Amino acid sequence: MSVTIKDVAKAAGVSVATVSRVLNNHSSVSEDTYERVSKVMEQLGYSPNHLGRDLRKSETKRILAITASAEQSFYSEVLKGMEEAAFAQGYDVLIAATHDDPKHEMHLLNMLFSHSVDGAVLLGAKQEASVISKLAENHNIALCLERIEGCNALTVTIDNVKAGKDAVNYLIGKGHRRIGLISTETRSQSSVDREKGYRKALEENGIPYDEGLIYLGTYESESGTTGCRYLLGLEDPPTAIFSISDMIAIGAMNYAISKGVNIGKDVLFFGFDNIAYSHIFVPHLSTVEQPLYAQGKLVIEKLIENMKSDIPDKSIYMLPHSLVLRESTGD
Amino acid sequence: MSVTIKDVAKAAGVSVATVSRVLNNHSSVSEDTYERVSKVMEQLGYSPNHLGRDLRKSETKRILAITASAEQSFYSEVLKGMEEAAFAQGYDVLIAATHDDPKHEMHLLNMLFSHSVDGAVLLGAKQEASVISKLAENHNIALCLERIEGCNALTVTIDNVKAGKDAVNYLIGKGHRRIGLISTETRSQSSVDREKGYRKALEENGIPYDEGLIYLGTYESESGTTGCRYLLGLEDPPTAIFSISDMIAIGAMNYAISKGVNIGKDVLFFGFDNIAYSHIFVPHLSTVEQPLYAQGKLVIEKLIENMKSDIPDKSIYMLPHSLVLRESTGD
DNA sequence: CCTTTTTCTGTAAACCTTTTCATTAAGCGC
DNA sequence: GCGCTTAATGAAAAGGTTTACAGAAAAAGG
Repeated sequence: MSVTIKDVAKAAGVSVATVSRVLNNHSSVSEDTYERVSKVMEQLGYSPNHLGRDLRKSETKRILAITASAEQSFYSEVLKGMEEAAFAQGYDVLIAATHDDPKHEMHLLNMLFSHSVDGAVLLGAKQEASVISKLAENHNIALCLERIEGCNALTVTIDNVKAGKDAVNYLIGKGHRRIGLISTETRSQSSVDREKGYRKALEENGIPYDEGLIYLGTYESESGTTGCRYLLGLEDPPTAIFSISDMIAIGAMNYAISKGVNIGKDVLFFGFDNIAYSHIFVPHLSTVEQPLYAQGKLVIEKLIENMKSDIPDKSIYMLPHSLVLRESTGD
Repeated sequence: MSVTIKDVAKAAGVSVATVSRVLNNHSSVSEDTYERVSKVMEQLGYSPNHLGRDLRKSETKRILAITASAEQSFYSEVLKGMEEAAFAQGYDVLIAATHDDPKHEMHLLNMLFSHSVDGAVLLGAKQEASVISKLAENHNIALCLERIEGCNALTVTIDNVKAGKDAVNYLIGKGHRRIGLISTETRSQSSVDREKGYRKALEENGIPYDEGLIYLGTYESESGTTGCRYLLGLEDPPTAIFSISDMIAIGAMNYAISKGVNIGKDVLFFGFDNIAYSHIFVPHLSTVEQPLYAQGKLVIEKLIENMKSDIPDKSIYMLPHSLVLRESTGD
């Protein structure tokens, strides 16, 4: 049996109310009793039971971050932004992984409904837009990194369409007109948006869209390898390849290297995300950098604002991205 | 205001006890009322408040995984093992990061003391052995991946001494006698143990220990690059290099490649961890693989056992590792 | 038809806090 | 020294659940 506030009260010869006041630094308690009660708490090794407190106050000061897969390295910077922003306001951030299972995602969301956390941030949600919209009506919920088309909920992300366009425009600016695209079968919103940016860039530059220059695979680097083999094996192969993620781009470059291609000269490569490895891997990869920390920070700040207000902000915030130019584009 | 068990009871014309029984699938409730109450819960959109339940039952069915840094990619497999083992027994695993701050680690451990979670697993604890030992007396706590010398608490890890020895023995077996070591300034137990294994292997093969062949840096890949530059710049440079992590080994290989070294022939490289990139990066890295998933699974199983028993198991479980041989050692 | 089980349901206490309200004692002004 | 404010404390309710216990009705047994 754990020691409770009652035990402390009895041992200190005061009421539980007074102990509670000491615990919460209420000004009304006399210095004398404050000392005495504090000492007793110390002696008994008392640690307040948060369940009692949380129930009484109907708040936990905890926010749940729900990540999609275990591909954590990518999230860590976002999570750091979230944690620091949350901690600054007295909140803790807990992380849980869905392992790409929508049912498990809903199971985790249940922590929100059951008052085990005060709010939840979905990093790459797997539910339908309508489902999230509905939940967002009664719960403090936010999306980060991945928006959901037509979803009415607080969202913090970047403009993936524009980012994709910028990357491809850069390749076009270097004089390339046959540009390959390696994306994913999985129709995640970010993939879709980046592809859209790819097409927009071509269109605006009067370059015909060629279905044959598109390869769809998985998020694994091996898929980049396969995609690159396919593209470079074409009759009229591309002279530049845009991949919707760095992992894929690195896999693609691996194939090119094995074929003796002069990367950055014969063929240009552009990635997306600016993961740590993109500047460890040689040749260094040109890529789109998105503000991960800033997104994490903002989503928490907005979410906490929502928790305090009764007219929730359901805006979509799009933070600015930037291009990082390295050897793979000959820079 | 949320709908409570009381509202359901009133709407269904039964007592709260009955509603609770429906909620918990008690056999004693008649089929008739079960149906009626269920329907009302559905209609009102009732979601039980876990805080009330947790308080009453004094258990949350949640386990906290405390990770050291944000270098998450490494943990993800362990966490997966933990989550699946936990879920199988009706527990959820929540993750929180200390960002290498011992104070914040203690702050997170407080979730355990305050009954917000039923148990905690530390993946690379930063506290003193005595502190953890003390806490383990009254709380359900476990260490995973990193043991702490002299700490009396449930631990699941691998035998890092033997693993280091095995790796270096393999290099020696290939006829090498000047073997460099790249490790970390940070005296983490795993680094210390792997170094110890390195020394043991030399010793058992009658190779003199040469202080000059040791480079201590950080966990970053750049540190491996620097270390390799130092080692290969020696008057009598090593012909094989053992790094205590893959990240470091990859950084080291990067330097070697830039110098035109024939990796796997002129100089052999051995890493540790078998991270995903170690077989993406070319040349593929030979490394020590530790059973990440299995460690996660086991630590949860043992921890849950401890939570149910009143004589806690404080053993140290060491799971078997294995060598993965690739191009970097000429295989 | 009466007794004894069995089945189902309700009452109320318990879990541990926080907080409102009331109360007592002390301090102050005159 | 009297009335009044202020400071410090306590008693008790509240928050949402689970569960031990008791009770009523129905079924079973004779």
